[in-house]
Amino acid sequence: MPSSTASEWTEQTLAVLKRNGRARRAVIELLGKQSCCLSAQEIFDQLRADDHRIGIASVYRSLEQLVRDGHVHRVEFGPDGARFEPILAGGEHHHHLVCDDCGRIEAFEDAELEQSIDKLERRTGFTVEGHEVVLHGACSVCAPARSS
Amino acid sequence: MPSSTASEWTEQTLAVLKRNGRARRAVIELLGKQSCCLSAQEIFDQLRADDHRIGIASVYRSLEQLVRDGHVHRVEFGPDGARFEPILAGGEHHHHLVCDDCGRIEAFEDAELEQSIDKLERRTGFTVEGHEVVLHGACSVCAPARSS
DNA sequence: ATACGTGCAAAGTATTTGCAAACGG
DNA sequence: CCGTTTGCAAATACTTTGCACGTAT
Repeated sequence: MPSSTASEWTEQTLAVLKRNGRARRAVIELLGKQSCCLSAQEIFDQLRADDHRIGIASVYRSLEQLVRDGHVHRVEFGPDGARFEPILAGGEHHHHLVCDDCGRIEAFEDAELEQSIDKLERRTGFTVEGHEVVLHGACSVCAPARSS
Repeated sequence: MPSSTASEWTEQTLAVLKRNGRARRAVIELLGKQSCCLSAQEIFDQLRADDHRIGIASVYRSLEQLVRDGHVHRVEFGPDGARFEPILAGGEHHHHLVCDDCGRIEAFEDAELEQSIDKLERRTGFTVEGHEVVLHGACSVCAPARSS
């Protein structure tokens, strides 16, 4: 029972931005349907496949604005570019497990981890506004296939 | 009292790789002197400034090999490229605070955080081989300057 | 000699920017 | 109408690759 659903996020985000053109609207609506993160290229490809005449530049411009305004979280994994996902209201959020073999990404939540980070944040000289945790390894599909 | 000093890391890393040419040797020696992470460009610039005829490609090739062999950790921050730092023996390691205003990077260690992550790692379907934590925010210099 | 390492320049990706035309209010 | 947004193409930024030459054993 999340305190904001994905469709609520879509509505709220569309409402906050004054003048949404087709491109930004399409990006927001696509992101709102995702359970986890997408790359800019994936967003572009999916929208193109769905009849939109969008340009990749508009995807990047939309994402930049959404991140700046706090609606979208930018996640950095390996060298293959950043990924983006909606920030749902209510504070609940997840982190990611990345398989270094096949690239699969899985999300997880952990209350104890969040608590440790909260305490830590208060201890720093920084004004911490967000955090990111990434676990790297081999997923359940790839791990057994390890022979070397 | 770390279980391996930076200079020990340099020696060990140089010893493990069979045939080090000037370029890789220079990269290893520079990394061994750092307390925190450097970008490929920074490594290149510093070595060039120090009389080395190194090419940027050799920096990247050296780093790739060092990461693959487990001597160097690749850290991903914002969109400005990856950064690299030595992995000291003994398991102690730190994570990073990144100031989103000025780009300053600070390192921190936190035992409780590590413990939470250790527990979490055992709970996943992944074979976790490493993790990364990044805190984003405003550093002590930039935070006071916030007016908007 | 032989295999590996190196620098340079060219080729790739991911992302950003300039700009005229389309759009939204 | 007027400022914003968009798509395209060109420009950047970061990283990788091809290749001929150097270098250590």
